[in-house]
Amino acid sequence: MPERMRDMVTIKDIAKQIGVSVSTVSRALNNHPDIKPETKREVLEAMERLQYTPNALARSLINKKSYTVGLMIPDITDPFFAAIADGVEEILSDSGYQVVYGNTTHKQEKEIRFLNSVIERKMDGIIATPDVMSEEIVDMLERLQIPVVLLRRRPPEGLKIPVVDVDHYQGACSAVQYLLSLGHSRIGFLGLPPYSFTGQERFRGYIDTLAAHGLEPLPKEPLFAGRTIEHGFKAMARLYEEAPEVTAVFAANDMLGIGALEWLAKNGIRVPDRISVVGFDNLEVTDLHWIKLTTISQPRNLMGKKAAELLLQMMKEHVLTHDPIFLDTELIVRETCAPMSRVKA
Amino acid sequence: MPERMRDMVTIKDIAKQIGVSVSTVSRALNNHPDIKPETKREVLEAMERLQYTPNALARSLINKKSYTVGLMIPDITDPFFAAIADGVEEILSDSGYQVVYGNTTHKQEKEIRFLNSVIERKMDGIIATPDVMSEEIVDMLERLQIPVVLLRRRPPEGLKIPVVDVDHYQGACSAVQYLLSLGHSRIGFLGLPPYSFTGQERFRGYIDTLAAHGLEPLPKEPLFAGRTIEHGFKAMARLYEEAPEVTAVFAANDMLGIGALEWLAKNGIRVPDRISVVGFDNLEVTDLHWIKLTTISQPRNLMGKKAAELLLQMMKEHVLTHDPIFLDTELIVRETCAPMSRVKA
DNA sequence: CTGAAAGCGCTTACAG
DNA sequence: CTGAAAGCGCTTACAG
Repeated sequence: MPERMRDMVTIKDIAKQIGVSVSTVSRALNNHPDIKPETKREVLEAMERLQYTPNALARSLINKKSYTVGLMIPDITDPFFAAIADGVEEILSDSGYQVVYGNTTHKQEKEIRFLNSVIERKMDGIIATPDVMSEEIVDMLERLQIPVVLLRRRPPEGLKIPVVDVDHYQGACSAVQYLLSLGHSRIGFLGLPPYSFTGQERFRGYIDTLAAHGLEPLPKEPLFAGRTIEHGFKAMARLYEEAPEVTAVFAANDMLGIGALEWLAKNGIRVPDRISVVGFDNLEVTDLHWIKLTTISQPRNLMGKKAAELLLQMMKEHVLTHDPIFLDTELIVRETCAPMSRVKA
Repeated sequence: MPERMRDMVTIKDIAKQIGVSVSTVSRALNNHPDIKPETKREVLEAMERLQYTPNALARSLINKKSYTVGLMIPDITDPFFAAIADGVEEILSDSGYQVVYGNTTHKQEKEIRFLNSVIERKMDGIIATPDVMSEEIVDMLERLQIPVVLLRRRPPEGLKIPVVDVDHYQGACSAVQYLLSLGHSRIGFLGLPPYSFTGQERFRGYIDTLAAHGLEPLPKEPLFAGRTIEHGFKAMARLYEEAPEVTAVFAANDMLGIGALEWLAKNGIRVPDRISVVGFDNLEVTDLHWIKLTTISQPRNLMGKKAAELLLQMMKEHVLTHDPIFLDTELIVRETCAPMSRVKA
């Protein structure tokens, strides 16, 4: 009898081939102990011969486990999330999971669509960075009834969704602390947009550390500039205009820091001879010869890994909650800061 | 009767709720015409009430269509592939597909695992950039029996897998052409590793364009340096040593170009006053204030989109082959090139 | 150790 | 227009 061309070979085909039942074939496939070693060998050989590949859809349907995990991120093009995705994928794929990613481009509509997909496809868990923790999103996350780990976001009051993130507050404190240790006291701030949670945390770190030393912020009215180089450029201009006495600036992210560096370079203000600059994020570019920005590094890839490990653990233990994990930041000293003693006014 | 807690609600549950058969429920779900409008309304309402979500696994099992597509890339952390992934995702998700991504970190073992997963999960198609087109990978790609589109790779002789890529040769030609039009004739080359296909193409573009104008390459023995800034740095040193008469260099990628810029800056050789530099790729960093590298831009996001559109079309038409698509590059003029007339030796 | 049967959640002829 | 039945490819008690 001629084999049907190119049709998927199933458990049934291989059963027929060697004259056993599908139950037996299934047992061989699943390493079930109740099977004679020789039978098993025969089955496995037949599978090899017919190039059998199990149908994961059918298996998942019965086992109620899809070995599939969702990764919802706002922008895969952001090196930050790319590194996280990389870490997530590394851990998860080693445990046999497939990661399905939802690139939401900061649109809630896409987030909702993705979460629906997570439900429909019976994914086993999800790692998510919603663009904003809106009520609708939080609702859906709850209704999922599968392990969720939040990345760089906080669950709303009362909801115990575990989160993996860096301690932005501490990171900012250590940046400012470093400037202080260099003898600076007139330290300016270039901030992220006011609605940004990480921006708020980093600002808190700045303001609290200054306050602890009896110092005032510069300018008085904090500059919540944005997140791009251009924002940094313009904000630096304003900062210098409003507070020319400034000798150091803490930029809430590297892009702002680079923008500041650009403005300073264009205006002939030397770094670090006249003004020191510290960034936050440790983007690749900060190590460029022309930039060499001193900054705060976040273990991005590790964050992804930790999130994946946490999810794995939750899936294994069938729990929906867990303690948050906060990772340490690290000060990366490069060439944009000088001690106050060397500053020429 | 108390509802079972938290158990998945199925088509059966909703059928019971309003006293119809599952067939009817299914018909409502699938917008089948053979159903009384009122019945349909009732069913839909019940679905809403019970928060029903269809089980995609069950549907796929029957329909033999999973609305799932694989995206196999060597490194999601490479901005290049991130941009491609973004484009792919945008198009595919708009058509209701979920993209499952396989980040292979340049390891064939991971590629094989991913391709197996593609088979097991009955994905409908795949967009792939194998790290190397080895026989084993090509074999698997063929056996898939689903539409495949290759990204930045060429199918082996005789195999008609469609590819989407940029015309590297043309791009290189236009870069060198530009330098020629500026009056340069002693044009150096900083190359990718010799085994790199794109590297070979870009080299061909360089050498052919020179030859067409009766010019010789510099140095005589081409420098196949690598792909990093450091490689570019060292290669530029060698190039200058071996051919100090050089007035322009074409770097086969931006990283090499930046490395060259770095070496030139450190050695007080002014760009573009003394030496002009052209890169290839148009990475974000090339637009940085300190760099402003003139380069060849590849439409990365568009490549992803085109690949996705092509795959969509192939899936729709149930074909396994198609003509390749080559996208145009674009010369991005910034500040690292000057006309020969302004060069001070 | 093995097989027949029921079932996972859904779809689709087929009869009515 | 509607329902009963068979079936997608697999797993898992249950009986032998």
